[in-house]
Amino acid sequence: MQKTFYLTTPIYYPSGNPHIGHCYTTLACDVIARYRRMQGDRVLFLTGTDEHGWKIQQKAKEAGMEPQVYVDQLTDRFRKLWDCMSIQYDRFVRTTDAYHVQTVQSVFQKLYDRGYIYKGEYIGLYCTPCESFWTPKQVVNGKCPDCGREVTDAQEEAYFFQLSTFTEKIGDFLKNGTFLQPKERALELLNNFIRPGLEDLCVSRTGVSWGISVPFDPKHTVYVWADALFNYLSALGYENARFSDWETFWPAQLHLVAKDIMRFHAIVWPALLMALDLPLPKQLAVHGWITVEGKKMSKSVGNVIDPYVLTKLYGVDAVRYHLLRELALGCDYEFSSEVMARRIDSDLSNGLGNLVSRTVAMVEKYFGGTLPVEREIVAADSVLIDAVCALRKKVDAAIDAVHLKEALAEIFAVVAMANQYVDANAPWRLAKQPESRARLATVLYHLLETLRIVSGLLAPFMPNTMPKIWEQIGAAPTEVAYDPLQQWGVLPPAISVKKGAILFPKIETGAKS
RNA sequence: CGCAGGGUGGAGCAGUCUGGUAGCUCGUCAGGCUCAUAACCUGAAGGUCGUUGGUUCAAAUCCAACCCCUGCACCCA
Repeated sequence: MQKTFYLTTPIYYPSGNPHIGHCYTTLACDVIARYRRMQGDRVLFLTGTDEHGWKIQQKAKEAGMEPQVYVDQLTDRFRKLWDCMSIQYDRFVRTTDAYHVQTVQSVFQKLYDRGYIYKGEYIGLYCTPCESFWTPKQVVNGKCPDCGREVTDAQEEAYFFQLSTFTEKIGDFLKNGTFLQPKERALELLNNFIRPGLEDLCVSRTGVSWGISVPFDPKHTVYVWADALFNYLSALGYENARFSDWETFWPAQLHLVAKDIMRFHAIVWPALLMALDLPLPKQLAVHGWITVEGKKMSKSVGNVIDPYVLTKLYGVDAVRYHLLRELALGCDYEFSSEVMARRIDSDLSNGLGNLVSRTVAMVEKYFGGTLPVEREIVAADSVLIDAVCALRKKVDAAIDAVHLKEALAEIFAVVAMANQYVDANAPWRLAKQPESRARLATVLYHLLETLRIVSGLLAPFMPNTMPKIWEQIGAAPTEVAYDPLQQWGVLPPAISVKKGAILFPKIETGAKS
Protein backbone atom coordinates (compact mmCIF):
# COMPACT_ATOMS: atom_id res chain seq x y z
CA MET A 1 0.00 0.00 0.00
CA GLN A 2 1.34 3.37 -1.01
CA LYS A 3 2.03 5.75 1.84
CA THR A 4 0.21 9.06 1.80
CA PHE A 5 1.86 12.29 2.79
CA TYR A 6 -0.14 15.44 3.33
CA LEU A 7 1.85 18.60 3.99
CA THR A 8 0.86 22.23 4.13
CA THR A 9 2.13 25.76 4.21
CA PRO A 10 0.06 28.32 6.02
CA ILE A 11 -2.31 30.15 3.77
CA TYR A 12 -0.84 33.55 3.17
CA TYR A 13 -2.53 36.81 3.96
CA PRO A 14 -2.50 38.79 0.74
CA SER A 15 -2.50 42.25 2.20
CA GLY A 16 0.50 43.14 0.06
CA ASN A 17 2.89 41.72 -2.44
CA PRO A 18 4.63 38.49 -1.52
CA HIS A 19 8.29 38.84 -0.57
CA ILE A 20 11.23 36.52 -0.05
CA GLY A 21 10.03 35.70 3.45
CA HIS A 22 6.93 34.06 2.08
CA CYS A 23 9.13 31.92 -0.11
CA TYR A 24 10.95 29.91 2.51
CA THR A 25 8.01 28.05 3.99
CA THR A 26 6.63 27.20 0.60
CA LEU A 27 10.03 26.31 -0.74
CA ALA A 28 10.80 23.98 2.14
CA CYS A 29 7.46 22.25 1.64
CA ASP A 30 8.18 21.94 -2.05
CA VAL A 31 11.47 20.18 -1.40
CA ILE A 32 9.91 17.76 1.05
CA ALA A 33 7.01 17.12 -1.31
CA ARG A 34 9.35 16.43 -4.21
CA TYR A 35 11.50 14.17 -2.09
CA ARG A 36 8.48 12.18 -0.92
CA ARG A 37 7.20 11.86 -4.44
CA MET A 38 10.59 10.54 -5.44
CA GLN A 39 10.33 8.02 -2.62
CA GLY A 40 7.05 6.87 -4.08
CA ASP A 41 4.65 8.36 -1.56
CA ARG A 42 1.27 9.68 -2.61
CA VAL A 43 1.79 13.33 -1.80
CA LEU A 44 -0.64 16.17 -1.38
CA PHE A 45 1.07 19.53 -0.99
CA LEU A 46 -1.34 22.31 -0.10
CA THR A 47 -0.86 26.04 -0.09
CA GLY A 48 -3.23 28.94 -0.55
CA THR A 49 -4.35 32.37 0.57
CA ASP A 50 -6.26 33.69 3.54
CA GLU A 51 -8.51 36.33 2.09
CA HIS A 52 -10.97 37.51 4.69
CA GLY A 53 -10.78 40.03 7.47
CA TRP A 54 -10.78 43.63 8.37
CA LYS A 55 -7.39 44.44 6.97
CA ILE A 56 -8.24 43.15 3.52
CA GLN A 57 -11.49 45.04 3.66
CA GLN A 58 -9.58 48.24 4.39
CA LYS A 59 -6.93 47.67 1.76
CA ALA A 60 -9.56 47.04 -0.86
CA LYS A 61 -11.35 50.21 0.14
CA GLU A 62 -8.14 52.21 -0.14
CA ALA A 63 -7.57 50.77 -3.58
CA GLY A 64 -11.13 51.60 -4.51
CA MET A 65 -11.95 47.99 -5.27
CA GLU A 66 -14.40 45.38 -4.23
CA PRO A 67 -12.67 43.07 -1.76
CA GLN A 68 -13.15 40.09 -4.04
CA VAL A 69 -11.53 41.85 -6.99
CA TYR A 70 -8.71 42.98 -4.76
CA VAL A 71 -7.91 39.50 -3.45
CA ASP A 72 -8.29 37.93 -6.87
CA GLN A 73 -5.50 40.05 -8.14
CA LEU A 74 -3.25 39.51 -5.13
CA THR A 75 -3.76 35.79 -4.97
CA ASP A 76 -2.64 35.67 -8.54
CA ARG A 77 0.66 37.23 -7.58
CA PHE A 78 1.25 34.50 -5.06
CA ARG A 79 0.62 31.83 -7.65
CA LYS A 80 2.95 33.56 -10.08
CA LEU A 81 5.65 33.70 -7.47
CA TRP A 82 5.35 29.99 -6.79
CA ASP A 83 5.60 29.31 -10.50
CA CYS A 84 8.63 31.54 -10.67
CA MET A 85 10.27 29.63 -7.82
CA SER A 86 9.50 26.28 -9.46
CA ILE A 87 7.21 25.30 -6.64
CA GLN A 88 4.95 22.38 -7.45
CA TYR A 89 1.97 22.49 -5.14
CA ASP A 90 -0.88 20.08 -5.66
CA ARG A 91 -3.74 22.21 -4.46
CA PHE A 92 -4.32 25.90 -3.83
CA VAL A 93 -7.04 26.83 -1.39
CA ARG A 94 -8.61 30.25 -1.08
CA THR A 95 -10.75 31.08 1.90
CA THR A 96 -13.18 32.83 -0.41
CA ASP A 97 -13.77 29.61 -2.35
CA ALA A 98 -17.33 28.43 -1.89
CA TYR A 99 -16.35 24.98 -0.65
CA HIS A 100 -14.17 26.46 2.06
CA VAL A 101 -16.97 28.74 3.20
CA GLN A 102 -19.23 25.73 3.37
CA THR A 103 -16.76 23.81 5.53
CA VAL A 104 -16.22 26.68 7.93
CA GLN A 105 -19.93 27.26 8.41
CA SER A 106 -20.61 23.62 8.92
CA VAL A 107 -17.79 23.27 11.43
CA PHE A 108 -18.82 26.41 13.26
CA GLN A 109 -22.33 25.06 13.60
CA LYS A 110 -20.99 21.75 14.82
CA LEU A 111 -18.86 23.40 17.50
CA TYR A 112 -21.81 25.49 18.56
CA ASP A 113 -24.06 22.44 18.76
CA ARG A 114 -21.49 20.69 20.87
CA GLY A 115 -21.33 23.62 23.22
CA TYR A 116 -17.75 24.63 22.48
CA ILE A 117 -18.85 27.98 21.10
CA TYR A 118 -20.85 30.34 23.25
CA LYS A 119 -22.00 33.93 23.10
CA GLY A 120 -20.18 36.49 25.24
CA GLU A 121 -18.92 40.05 25.34
CA TYR A 122 -15.77 41.26 23.67
CA ILE A 123 -14.20 44.14 25.56
CA GLY A 124 -11.62 46.39 24.06
CA LEU A 125 -10.72 49.88 22.97
CA TYR A 126 -12.74 51.01 20.04
CA CYS A 127 -12.02 53.52 17.32
CA THR A 128 -15.33 54.66 15.94
CA PRO A 129 -14.19 56.09 12.60
CA CYS A 130 -12.14 52.98 11.85
CA GLU A 131 -14.82 50.69 13.22
CA SER A 132 -12.17 48.57 14.82
CA PHE A 133 -11.14 47.23 18.19
CA TRP A 134 -7.63 47.51 19.56
CA THR A 135 -5.88 46.00 22.54
CA PRO A 136 -4.28 48.27 25.17
CA LYS A 137 -0.86 47.29 23.84
CA GLN A 138 -1.63 48.32 20.30
CA VAL A 139 -2.93 51.72 21.13
CA VAL A 140 -0.42 54.53 20.66
CA ASN A 141 -0.70 57.17 23.41
CA GLY A 142 -4.36 56.41 23.78
CA LYS A 143 -4.91 56.93 20.08
CA CYS A 144 -5.87 54.60 17.31
CA PRO A 145 -2.69 53.26 15.72
CA ASP A 146 -4.34 53.48 12.32
CA CYS A 147 -5.88 56.92 12.15
CA GLY A 148 -4.48 58.58 15.29
CA ARG A 149 -7.86 59.49 16.73
CA GLU A 150 -9.14 58.83 20.24
CA VAL A 151 -10.26 55.36 21.17
CA THR A 152 -12.93 54.58 23.72
CA ASP A 153 -13.75 51.64 25.94
CA ALA A 154 -16.35 49.58 24.26
CA GLN A 155 -17.75 46.15 24.14
CA GLU A 156 -19.65 44.13 21.66
CA GLU A 157 -21.37 40.84 21.54
CA ALA A 158 -19.19 38.07 20.21
CA TYR A 159 -18.85 34.33 20.09
CA PHE A 160 -16.07 32.57 21.94
CA PHE A 161 -14.45 29.21 21.54
CA GLN A 162 -13.85 27.37 24.81
CA LEU A 163 -10.13 27.12 24.44
CA SER A 164 -9.73 27.15 28.22
CA THR A 165 -11.25 23.68 28.57
CA PHE A 166 -8.40 22.27 26.54
CA THR A 167 -5.57 23.67 28.62
CA GLU A 168 -4.63 20.36 30.13
CA LYS A 169 -5.08 18.27 27.01
CA ILE A 170 -3.05 20.67 24.90
CA GLY A 171 -0.39 20.80 27.59
CA ASP A 172 -0.09 17.02 27.56
CA PHE A 173 -0.09 16.98 23.81
CA LEU A 174 2.80 19.44 23.64
CA LYS A 175 4.71 17.78 26.46
CA ASN A 176 4.52 14.18 25.41
CA GLY A 177 4.41 14.17 21.69
CA THR A 178 6.93 14.60 18.96
CA PHE A 179 4.51 17.08 17.47
CA LEU A 180 6.41 20.32 17.73
CA GLN A 181 9.77 20.86 16.06
CA PRO A 182 12.10 22.21 17.34
CA LYS A 183 11.06 20.97 20.73
CA GLU A 184 12.42 23.94 22.74
CA ARG A 185 9.51 25.87 21.34
CA ALA A 186 7.11 23.66 23.24
CA LEU A 187 8.65 24.78 26.51
CA GLU A 188 8.07 28.38 25.60
CA LEU A 189 4.42 27.69 24.93
CA LEU A 190 3.98 25.64 28.08
CA ASN A 191 5.44 28.33 30.31
CA ASN A 192 3.76 31.27 28.68
CA PHE A 193 0.31 29.98 27.83
CA ILE A 194 -0.45 26.58 29.27
CA ARG A 195 0.81 27.21 32.79
CA PRO A 196 -1.25 30.35 33.35
CA GLY A 197 -4.16 28.61 31.62
CA LEU A 198 -5.57 29.25 28.20
CA GLU A 199 -8.14 31.94 27.66
CA ASP A 200 -11.18 31.45 25.52
CA LEU A 201 -10.72 32.71 22.02
CA CYS A 202 -12.99 35.25 20.44
CA VAL A 203 -14.04 33.72 17.13
CA SER A 204 -16.50 36.18 15.70
CA ARG A 205 -16.72 39.85 14.83
CA THR A 206 -19.61 42.11 14.08
CA GLY A 207 -17.62 45.02 12.71
CA VAL A 208 -16.07 43.06 9.88
CA SER A 209 -18.35 42.39 6.97
CA TRP A 210 -15.70 40.81 4.73
CA GLY A 211 -15.79 37.34 6.17
CA ILE A 212 -17.78 34.17 6.47
CA SER A 213 -21.05 34.78 8.23
CA VAL A 214 -21.83 32.79 11.32
CA PRO A 215 -24.57 30.37 10.22
CA PHE A 216 -26.75 30.72 13.28
CA ASP A 217 -26.26 34.47 13.71
CA PRO A 218 -25.49 36.12 10.36
CA LYS A 219 -24.69 39.57 11.67
CA HIS A 220 -21.46 38.03 12.93
CA THR A 221 -18.58 36.96 10.75
CA VAL A 222 -16.07 34.29 11.64
CA TYR A 223 -12.80 35.62 13.00
CA VAL A 224 -10.05 35.21 10.41
CA TRP A 225 -7.98 32.68 12.32
CA ALA A 226 -10.91 30.41 13.00
CA ASP A 227 -11.69 30.74 9.32
CA ALA A 228 -8.16 30.21 8.08
CA LEU A 229 -7.12 27.15 10.07
CA PHE A 230 -9.90 25.07 8.60
CA ASN A 231 -8.35 25.38 5.16
CA TYR A 232 -6.35 22.28 6.01
CA LEU A 233 -9.61 20.35 6.18
CA SER A 234 -11.70 22.09 3.56
CA ALA A 235 -9.05 21.52 0.92
CA LEU A 236 -9.51 17.78 1.41
CA GLY A 237 -13.27 17.93 1.13
CA TYR A 238 -14.14 17.74 4.81
CA GLU A 239 -17.77 18.84 5.05
CA ASN A 240 -17.88 19.86 1.42
CA ALA A 241 -18.41 18.15 -1.90
CA ARG A 242 -15.65 19.76 -3.87
CA PHE A 243 -12.96 17.24 -2.89
CA SER A 244 -13.21 13.74 -1.57
CA ASP A 245 -9.79 12.70 -0.31
CA TRP A 246 -10.35 13.68 3.25
CA GLU A 247 -10.24 10.06 4.42
CA THR A 248 -7.13 9.40 2.42
CA PHE A 249 -4.96 12.24 3.59
CA TRP A 250 -6.02 13.33 7.05
CA PRO A 251 -4.29 13.65 9.50
CA ALA A 252 -1.62 15.85 7.95
CA GLN A 253 1.93 14.57 8.25
CA LEU A 254 3.40 18.02 8.41
CA HIS A 255 2.35 21.61 8.88
CA LEU A 256 5.24 23.95 8.26
CA VAL A 257 4.95 27.48 9.62
CA ALA A 258 7.11 30.42 10.65
CA LYS A 259 7.50 31.23 14.30
CA ASP A 260 5.04 34.10 14.35
CA ILE A 261 2.04 31.90 13.80
CA MET A 262 3.25 28.93 15.81
CA ARG A 263 0.83 29.58 18.64
CA PHE A 264 -2.21 29.23 16.47
CA HIS A 265 -0.94 26.00 15.02
CA ALA A 266 0.36 24.49 18.22
CA ILE A 267 -2.51 25.42 20.52
CA VAL A 268 -5.62 26.69 18.79
CA TRP A 269 -5.59 24.27 15.90
CA PRO A 270 -5.19 21.07 17.94
CA ALA A 271 -7.87 22.35 20.33
CA LEU A 272 -10.31 22.91 17.48
CA LEU A 273 -9.62 19.43 16.20
CA MET A 274 -10.08 17.96 19.65
CA ALA A 275 -13.39 19.72 19.93
CA LEU A 276 -14.41 18.06 16.68
CA ASP A 277 -13.04 14.65 17.74
CA LEU A 278 -10.72 14.60 14.75
CA PRO A 279 -7.23 13.09 14.59
CA LEU A 280 -4.41 15.54 15.21
CA PRO A 281 -1.67 16.38 12.71
CA LYS A 282 1.56 14.44 13.13
CA GLN A 283 4.08 17.20 13.05
CA LEU A 284 4.38 20.96 13.24
CA ALA A 285 7.73 22.36 12.17
CA VAL A 286 8.50 25.95 13.04
CA HIS A 287 11.20 27.93 11.32
CA GLY A 288 12.66 31.35 11.92
CA TRP A 289 12.49 34.53 9.93
CA ILE A 290 14.65 35.97 7.28
CA THR A 291 15.81 39.23 8.77
CA VAL A 292 17.46 42.16 7.09
CA GLU A 293 19.74 44.39 9.13
CA GLY A 294 18.54 42.66 12.26
CA LYS A 295 14.93 43.39 11.62
CA LYS A 296 12.09 41.35 10.45
CA MET A 297 11.35 42.04 6.86
CA SER A 298 8.41 44.33 6.49
CA LYS A 299 7.07 46.86 4.14
CA SER A 300 6.98 49.68 6.64
CA VAL A 301 10.65 49.22 7.51
CA GLY A 302 11.41 49.23 3.81
CA ASN A 303 13.77 46.28 3.91
CA VAL A 304 11.79 43.89 1.77
CA ILE A 305 13.73 41.63 -0.53
CA ASP A 306 12.02 41.08 -3.83
CA PRO A 307 12.25 37.45 -4.91
CA TYR A 308 11.86 38.28 -8.58
CA VAL A 309 14.94 40.44 -8.55
CA LEU A 310 16.93 37.69 -6.85
CA THR A 311 15.90 34.93 -9.21
CA LYS A 312 16.58 37.09 -12.19
CA LEU A 313 20.02 37.90 -10.90
CA TYR A 314 21.11 34.51 -9.60
CA GLY A 315 18.79 31.95 -11.13
CA VAL A 316 15.92 30.13 -9.50
CA ASP A 317 17.86 27.08 -8.38
CA ALA A 318 20.63 29.14 -6.87
CA VAL A 319 18.15 31.17 -4.84
CA ARG A 320 16.39 28.00 -3.76
CA TYR A 321 19.70 26.51 -2.74
CA HIS A 322 20.77 29.52 -0.81
CA LEU A 323 17.61 29.83 1.25
CA LEU A 324 17.45 26.13 1.98
CA ARG A 325 21.13 25.98 2.84
CA GLU A 326 21.07 28.84 5.32
CA LEU A 327 17.76 28.68 7.14
CA ALA A 328 17.27 26.29 10.00
CA LEU A 329 14.39 25.48 12.24
CA GLY A 330 14.41 27.62 15.29
CA CYS A 331 16.79 30.37 14.23
CA ASP A 332 16.44 33.50 12.24
CA TYR A 333 18.65 34.06 9.28
CA GLU A 334 20.17 37.41 8.58
CA PHE A 335 19.92 37.89 4.86
CA SER A 336 22.85 39.41 3.07
CA SER A 337 23.46 39.52 -0.62
CA GLU A 338 27.22 39.19 -0.09
CA VAL A 339 26.83 35.98 1.88
CA MET A 340 24.43 34.75 -0.72
CA ALA A 341 26.76 35.50 -3.61
CA ARG A 342 29.66 33.88 -1.81
CA ARG A 343 27.69 30.81 -0.92
CA ILE A 344 26.44 30.32 -4.44
CA ASP A 345 29.88 30.86 -5.93
CA SER A 346 31.62 28.58 -3.54
CA ASP A 347 29.17 25.69 -3.32
CA LEU A 348 27.44 25.72 -6.64
CA SER A 349 29.88 27.24 -9.11
CA ASN A 350 33.20 26.14 -7.66
CA GLY A 351 32.01 22.99 -5.96
CA LEU A 352 29.31 21.16 -7.84
CA GLY A 353 29.29 22.98 -11.16
CA ASN A 354 33.01 22.81 -11.57
CA LEU A 355 33.08 19.13 -10.61
CA VAL A 356 30.63 18.34 -13.39
CA SER A 357 32.55 20.49 -15.76
CA ARG A 358 35.99 19.01 -15.06
CA THR A 359 34.73 15.43 -15.01
CA VAL A 360 32.87 15.65 -18.29
CA ALA A 361 35.74 17.54 -19.89
CA MET A 362 38.19 14.81 -18.96
CA VAL A 363 36.00 12.04 -20.31
CA GLU A 364 35.80 13.94 -23.56
CA LYS A 365 39.43 14.87 -23.69
CA TYR A 366 40.89 11.49 -22.76
CA PHE A 367 38.33 9.12 -24.23
CA GLY A 368 36.47 11.10 -26.86
CA GLY A 369 33.37 11.22 -24.68
CA THR A 370 32.84 7.48 -24.13
CA LEU A 371 34.57 5.44 -21.43
CA PRO A 372 36.19 2.11 -22.27
CA VAL A 373 34.90 -0.82 -20.18
CA GLU A 374 38.22 -1.86 -18.62
CA ARG A 375 38.48 -1.15 -14.91
CA GLU A 376 41.15 -1.08 -12.27
CA ILE A 377 39.79 -0.48 -8.82
CA VAL A 378 42.07 0.47 -5.94
CA ALA A 379 41.46 -0.09 -2.23
CA ALA A 380 41.44 3.65 -1.53
CA ASP A 381 38.47 4.09 -3.86
CA SER A 382 36.20 2.61 -1.23
CA VAL A 383 36.45 5.77 0.86
CA LEU A 384 34.59 7.71 -1.80
CA ILE A 385 32.30 4.86 -2.78
CA ASP A 386 31.23 4.14 0.78
CA ALA A 387 30.53 7.79 1.50
CA VAL A 388 28.44 8.15 -1.63
CA CYS A 389 26.45 4.99 -0.97
CA ALA A 390 25.75 6.06 2.60
CA LEU A 391 24.52 9.45 1.49
CA ARG A 392 20.91 8.65 0.67
CA LYS A 393 20.25 7.29 4.12
CA LYS A 394 21.62 10.45 5.71
CA VAL A 395 19.54 12.65 3.46
CA ASP A 396 16.45 10.58 4.21
CA ALA A 397 16.94 11.12 7.92
CA ALA A 398 17.53 14.84 7.52
CA ILE A 399 14.42 15.26 5.39
CA ASP A 400 12.33 13.29 7.88
CA ALA A 401 13.41 15.70 10.59
CA VAL A 402 12.78 18.73 8.33
CA HIS A 403 16.46 19.57 8.62
CA LEU A 404 16.88 20.64 5.04
CA LYS A 405 20.01 22.57 5.79
CA GLU A 406 21.69 19.43 7.11
CA ALA A 407 20.64 17.41 4.11
CA LEU A 408 22.42 19.90 1.87
CA ALA A 409 25.46 19.98 4.12
CA GLU A 410 25.78 16.19 3.85
CA ILE A 411 25.46 16.25 0.09
CA PHE A 412 28.00 18.99 -0.36
CA ALA A 413 30.46 17.25 1.92
CA VAL A 414 30.45 14.47 -0.67
CA VAL A 415 30.97 16.97 -3.47
CA ALA A 416 34.06 18.22 -1.65
CA MET A 417 35.23 14.66 -1.21
CA ALA A 418 34.88 14.06 -4.93
CA ASN A 419 37.01 17.10 -5.67
CA GLN A 420 39.66 15.69 -3.37
CA TYR A 421 39.40 12.39 -5.17
CA VAL A 422 40.19 14.10 -8.45
CA ASP A 423 43.29 15.62 -6.99
CA ALA A 424 44.46 12.48 -5.25
CA ASN A 425 44.20 10.46 -8.43
CA ALA A 426 45.39 13.16 -10.83
CA PRO A 427 43.74 11.86 -13.99
CA TRP A 428 45.88 14.19 -16.10
CA ARG A 429 48.92 12.25 -14.99
CA LEU A 430 47.29 8.90 -15.70
CA ALA A 431 46.40 10.16 -19.15
CA LYS A 432 50.04 10.45 -20.01
CA GLN A 433 50.69 6.78 -19.30
CA PRO A 434 49.11 4.42 -21.83
CA GLU A 435 49.30 1.51 -19.36
CA SER A 436 47.04 3.45 -16.92
CA ARG A 437 44.09 3.58 -19.29
CA ALA A 438 41.93 1.24 -17.23
CA ARG A 439 42.73 3.12 -14.05
CA LEU A 440 41.93 6.42 -15.68
CA ALA A 441 38.59 5.13 -16.91
CA THR A 442 37.85 3.84 -13.41
CA VAL A 443 38.56 7.15 -11.74
CA LEU A 444 36.35 9.00 -14.17
CA TYR A 445 33.59 6.42 -13.86
CA HIS A 446 33.65 6.80 -10.10
CA LEU A 447 33.28 10.54 -10.50
CA LEU A 448 30.34 10.11 -12.84
CA GLU A 449 28.68 7.73 -10.41
CA THR A 450 29.20 10.20 -7.60
CA LEU A 451 27.62 12.91 -9.69
CA ARG A 452 24.71 10.67 -10.58
CA ILE A 453 23.85 10.02 -6.95
CA VAL A 454 24.54 13.54 -5.74
CA SER A 455 22.47 15.10 -8.49
CA GLY A 456 19.65 12.64 -7.92
CA LEU A 457 19.45 13.55 -4.27
CA LEU A 458 19.67 17.24 -5.10
CA ALA A 459 16.88 17.16 -7.65
CA PRO A 460 14.15 18.06 -5.10
CA PHE A 461 16.21 21.08 -4.07
CA MET A 462 17.22 22.26 -7.53
CA PRO A 463 14.75 20.74 -9.95
CA ASN A 464 15.78 22.83 -12.96
CA THR A 465 19.52 22.30 -12.97
CA MET A 466 19.81 18.65 -12.05
CA PRO A 467 18.33 17.38 -15.33
CA LYS A 468 21.04 19.39 -17.07
CA ILE A 469 23.64 17.44 -15.13
CA TRP A 470 21.98 14.16 -16.11
CA GLU A 471 22.20 15.21 -19.72
CA GLN A 472 25.88 15.95 -19.40
CA ILE A 473 26.86 12.79 -17.55
CA GLY A 474 24.60 10.64 -19.70
CA ALA A 475 22.32 9.44 -16.89
CA ALA A 476 18.91 8.09 -17.89
CA PRO A 477 15.86 9.03 -15.78
CA THR A 478 15.61 5.50 -14.38
CA GLU A 479 19.19 5.77 -13.16
CA VAL A 480 18.47 8.79 -11.00
CA ALA A 481 15.25 7.43 -9.50
CA TYR A 482 15.13 6.86 -5.77
CA ASP A 483 16.21 3.22 -5.60
CA PRO A 484 19.37 3.46 -7.70
CA LEU A 485 20.51 6.38 -5.58
CA GLN A 486 22.03 4.04 -3.08
CA GLN A 487 23.42 1.54 -5.56
CA TRP A 488 26.89 1.87 -6.98
CA GLY A 489 27.66 1.06 -10.58
CA VAL A 490 24.34 1.89 -12.16
CA LEU A 491 25.60 3.90 -15.11
CA PRO A 492 26.55 1.63 -18.04
CA PRO A 493 30.30 0.89 -18.16
CA ALA A 494 30.67 2.39 -21.63
CA ILE A 495 28.93 5.58 -20.60
CA SER A 496 28.92 8.55 -22.96
CA VAL A 497 28.99 12.12 -21.78
CA LYS A 498 28.31 15.43 -23.44
CA LYS A 499 29.63 18.75 -22.31
CA GLY A 500 27.00 21.41 -21.89
CA ALA A 501 26.65 25.03 -20.89
CA ILE A 502 27.98 26.19 -17.53
CA LEU A 503 25.52 25.12 -14.87
CA PHE A 504 26.06 27.85 -12.31
CA PRO A 505 27.72 30.92 -13.77
CA LYS A 506 29.69 32.90 -11.22
CA ILE A 507 27.77 35.84 -10.01
CA GLU A 508 30.47 38.19 -8.76
CA THR A 509 30.97 39.98 -12.04
CA GLY A 510 27.41 39.99 -13.29
CA ALA A 511 25.83 41.06 -10.04
CA LYS A 512 27.99 44.03 -9.28
CA SER A 513 26.94 46.38 -12.00
C1' C B 1 9.18 41.96 36.32
C1' G B 2 8.52 37.05 34.26
C1' C B 3 9.33 33.26 30.42
C1' A B 4 12.20 31.49 26.23
C1' G B 5 16.53 31.60 23.04
C1' G B 6 21.41 33.37 22.23
C1' G B 7 26.61 35.53 23.55
C1' U B 8 32.82 30.32 20.65
C1' G B 9 39.41 32.94 16.12
C1' G B 10 37.78 38.85 10.94
C1' A B 11 32.34 37.05 9.42
C1' G B 12 28.57 33.14 9.96
C1' C B 13 27.90 28.73 12.73
C1' A B 14 28.73 23.40 15.22
C1' G B 15 30.24 21.42 19.78
C1' U B 16 27.19 22.03 25.76
C1' C B 17 22.27 16.83 27.02
C1' U B 18 26.44 11.85 27.84
C1' G B 19 32.95 17.06 31.31
C1' G B 20 39.05 15.05 29.08
C1' U B 21 43.74 17.56 22.58
C1' A B 22 38.14 23.75 20.45
C1' G B 23 35.69 21.90 14.94
C1' C B 24 33.23 23.57 10.19
C1' U B 25 32.20 27.12 6.06
C1' C B 26 33.79 31.83 4.15
C1' G B 27 37.82 35.30 4.34
C1' U B 28 43.49 36.00 4.93
C1' C B 29 48.58 34.06 3.97
C1' A B 30 51.96 30.30 1.89
C1' G B 31 52.63 26.06 -1.20
C1' G B 32 50.88 22.31 -4.92
C1' C B 33 48.32 21.08 -9.47
C1' U B 34 46.82 22.27 -14.49
C1' C B 35 41.38 18.29 -15.94
C1' A B 36 37.97 22.37 -14.95
C1' U B 37 33.56 28.02 -14.33
C1' A B 38 41.26 32.36 -12.49
C1' A B 39 38.09 26.82 -10.64
C1' C B 40 40.59 22.32 -7.52
C1' C B 41 44.02 20.23 -3.53
C1' U B 42 47.43 20.80 0.85
C1' G B 43 49.26 23.55 4.88
C1' A B 44 49.58 27.92 8.16
C1' A B 45 48.23 32.16 11.00
C1' G B 46 44.21 33.70 14.01
C1' G B 47 40.03 32.08 19.82
C1' U B 48 42.02 33.11 27.86
C1' C B 49 34.58 29.56 24.17
C1' G B 50 29.99 37.02 27.67
C1' U B 51 31.80 38.13 33.18
C1' U B 52 32.82 36.40 38.15
C1' G B 53 32.92 32.54 41.55
C1' G B 54 32.14 27.22 42.66
C1' U B 55 32.29 21.58 41.92
C1' U B 56 36.19 18.31 39.80
C1' C B 57 42.47 15.33 38.80
C1' A B 58 40.09 17.90 34.50
C1' A B 59 34.76 22.73 32.39
C1' A B 60 32.97 25.89 26.16
C1' U B 61 30.53 21.60 28.48
C1' C B 62 27.98 20.81 35.37
C1' C B 63 26.31 24.55 39.51
C1' A B 64 25.47 29.83 41.26
C1' A B 65 25.31 34.98 40.51
C1' C B 66 25.71 38.83 37.10
C1' C B 67 26.16 41.58 32.18
C1' C B 68 24.61 42.14 27.03
C1' C B 69 21.45 40.90 22.60
C1' U B 70 16.73 38.85 20.55
C1' G B 71 11.60 37.19 20.87
C1' C B 72 6.97 36.83 23.74
C1' A B 73 -1.27 36.72 22.15
C1' C B 74 -3.71 43.28 16.38
C1' C B 75 -1.67 41.72 11.82
C1' C B 76 2.80 39.73 9.60
C1' A B 77 6.66 33.45 6.34
